[in-house]
Amino acid sequence: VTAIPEDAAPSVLYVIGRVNQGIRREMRKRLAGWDLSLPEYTALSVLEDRPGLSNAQLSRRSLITPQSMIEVLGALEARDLVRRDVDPAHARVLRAALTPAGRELLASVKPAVAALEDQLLEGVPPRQRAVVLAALTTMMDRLAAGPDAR
Amino acid sequence: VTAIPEDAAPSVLYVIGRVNQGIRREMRKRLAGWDLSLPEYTALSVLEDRPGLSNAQLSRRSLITPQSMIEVLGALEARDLVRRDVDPAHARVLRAALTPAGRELLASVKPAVAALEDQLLEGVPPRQRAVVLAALTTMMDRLAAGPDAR
DNA sequence: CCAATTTCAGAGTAACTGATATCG
DNA sequence: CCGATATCAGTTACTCTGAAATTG
Repeated sequence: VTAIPEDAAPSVLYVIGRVNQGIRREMRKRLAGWDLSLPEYTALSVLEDRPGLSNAQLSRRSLITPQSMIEVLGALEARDLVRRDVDPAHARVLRAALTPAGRELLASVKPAVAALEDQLLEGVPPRQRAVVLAALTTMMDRLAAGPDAR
Repeated sequence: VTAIPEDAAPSVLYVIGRVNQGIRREMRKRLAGWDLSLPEYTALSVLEDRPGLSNAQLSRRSLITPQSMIEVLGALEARDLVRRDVDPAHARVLRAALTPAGRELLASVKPAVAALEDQLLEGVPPRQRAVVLAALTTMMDRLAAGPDAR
């Protein structure tokens, strides 16, 4: 079949931006009931998987500056959702971890987030989901390595 | 082989957020020389492909409020990068389109953006790129349709 | 002294909610 | 009068740059 001139395919950069915009909106609604901001929720999630990360490590992993991350971490600590202990090997480093309250709150919010993710992935064939995740992870690594050359 | 316990796979929601964060950072650097913000660049790109969109249409497509979009559009109009003409069929609607200056500016910036996209996609097998784009587009549509039910 | 970490302070970007006016 | 559009005004969310102190 000779194709009828289709709409030009939007760039990956563009689509990622739009999807992200939509996700943020939805997440904010879903997190509002628990008085959690999106960056706060994100930090909690990361700390659940990787307890003991320092502010510097967290910020690098999130591709934001340590100054931005410290604010998030500070808010979580103030609410006793996160505890930060001095690294035994380096007194300057504070290693963060969830408190029981943090774990509990995170557990109570997770279903709402999972529901959103399920809703978005509904339209994507299961076999392709792994491909998408792998591709995005590759892009993430490249963005982390690129400018810093750390 | 019995697998050694791997790191838990991060969620798609999470990875999209991180990638987007990195992209925004890079884009801002690359656009700074032309005194363009990321939302401004995005709007110019969309208008190149779809001339004649109104502010309301543009904002829906971008998953942001019309109030947010009007600011972007206003800035572009003030710099004479975008022109807005009254719809002949509806005096309330203003249809936007690039001016020659807007087209020229966009053309001069595009290579820098394309370079970033190429860099990010370098690590993704070409055959998988279409899958990623399709999946993300599906997610975008779902986000647009969901809450509005428009 | 240097590099990395933490953290305060001030800006800045980009989005939001609320409200008003106009058009068909 | 209603629904969609445009748009002004004020506010919030999140990140940034700059600078300073601390530690190994």
